[in-house]
Amino acid sequence: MTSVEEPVRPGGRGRDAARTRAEILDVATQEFARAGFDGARVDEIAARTRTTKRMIYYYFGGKEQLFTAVLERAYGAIRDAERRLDVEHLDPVAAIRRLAELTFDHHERHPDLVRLVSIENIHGAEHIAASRKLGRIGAPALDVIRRILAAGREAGLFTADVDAIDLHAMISSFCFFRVANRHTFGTLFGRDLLDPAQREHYRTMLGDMVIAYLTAERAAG
Amino acid sequence: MTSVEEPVRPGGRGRDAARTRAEILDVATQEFARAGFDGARVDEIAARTRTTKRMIYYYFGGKEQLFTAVLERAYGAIRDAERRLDVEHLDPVAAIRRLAELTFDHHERHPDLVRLVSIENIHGAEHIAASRKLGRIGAPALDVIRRILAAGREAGLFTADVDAIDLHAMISSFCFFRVANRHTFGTLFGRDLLDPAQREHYRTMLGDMVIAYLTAERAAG
DNA sequence: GTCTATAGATAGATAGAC
DNA sequence: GTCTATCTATCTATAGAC
Repeated sequence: MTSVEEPVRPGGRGRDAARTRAEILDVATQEFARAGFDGARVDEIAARTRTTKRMIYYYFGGKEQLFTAVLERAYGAIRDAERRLDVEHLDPVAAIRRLAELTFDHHERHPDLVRLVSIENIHGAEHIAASRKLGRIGAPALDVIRRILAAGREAGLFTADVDAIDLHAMISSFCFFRVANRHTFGTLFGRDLLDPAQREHYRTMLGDMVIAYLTAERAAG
Repeated sequence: MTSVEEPVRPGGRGRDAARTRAEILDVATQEFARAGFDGARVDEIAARTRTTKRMIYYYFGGKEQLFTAVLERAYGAIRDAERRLDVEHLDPVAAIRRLAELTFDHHERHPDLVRLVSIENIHGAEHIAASRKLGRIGAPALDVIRRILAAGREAGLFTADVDAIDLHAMISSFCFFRVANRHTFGTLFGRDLLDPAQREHYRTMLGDMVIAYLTAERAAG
């Protein structure tokens, strides 16, 4: 049934490169997100897989390359989500709100990605810069935003002077901060930004904020 | 002129506890902000001061306590800035915009604080939680925001359903993200959020966003 | 308060057999 | 591809003289 050279055994054990690689990436994602790049321990990652530390070096080359691979996979997930976004049938206002909600939901569901990105920024984005895969893909969301903004301006709905990248930054800011700064904000101000009871409140706040900004009346320049 | 026990020699050298402490804090702030908590080296911090590693342990007890002291001082600076804010003479709209600009400016001028806060969040805000000094001071800005929001609602200018803490989160999100995620955002999207030529653009964008949100017409609930 | 020297633990990375 | 054992470097922290 399966080739002898690269046996595919989804549920089995033993030699299966893809499976071993994926397992290492799963555990490494958790460990890097938990403790940061320098705080993470290769020994600890190996101990939590069915394989050994030697295999991490065999497959990835080293700790830096492992972190890069972790980042590549985490960024890939949000890009996939953006690609699945279907807003062509909505009016511009509803489409922007839908996009904001998608971004909001993805950040909430993937706190590991948020932590990894924080860690990568502490290190000057050097791993992203070194990754061919991450270098020139961009974000599918940007194309979507561009089309919505153009439609909204043509319809006379949007007045704001922003392009797609700036609007993406605005939306991401709120979504990112809520997850990334949860601990300091909660400790200092006594408010848990991730309290499930407040989820709809913040989700609505984000949409209201973005729409209000885009549609506000402005003094003629 | 000065007591023999605790000599105060602002420009001199030698035994001066306050001065040595301050110098260690200066260098430690840079080193922690540069490399993260686990990436920072006590040896490196000591090497860049006029004192020795032994004195860091003598004054602060250890690496963790040193980081806590660094955080305490960095947070103290932004609180001082908030305390100096004088907006009582402004109308609510102008006052909120002024507050947003102050927050914007402080984040831009103190990227070290932003990095330290990112690092502290990776570590679950455990140092803030362990600090008595940071535990129960809160942010002076919150009182200011509360008063402005009340005045704005009374004047019929503000319609949004937010309290001071949520508005503070909204303003901080944008200011924090711009600095904290500068590297990943710049690398992925080719746009430097801290480009001096775009500074006024983003400063205006933040104010417009917050004011639009607060003053937007809303459907009656 | 300040220095030198070093303890004690542990990290990332690799050798080499199978 | 997988394992055990280990190298080499380095880190936080402290001992002890002055």
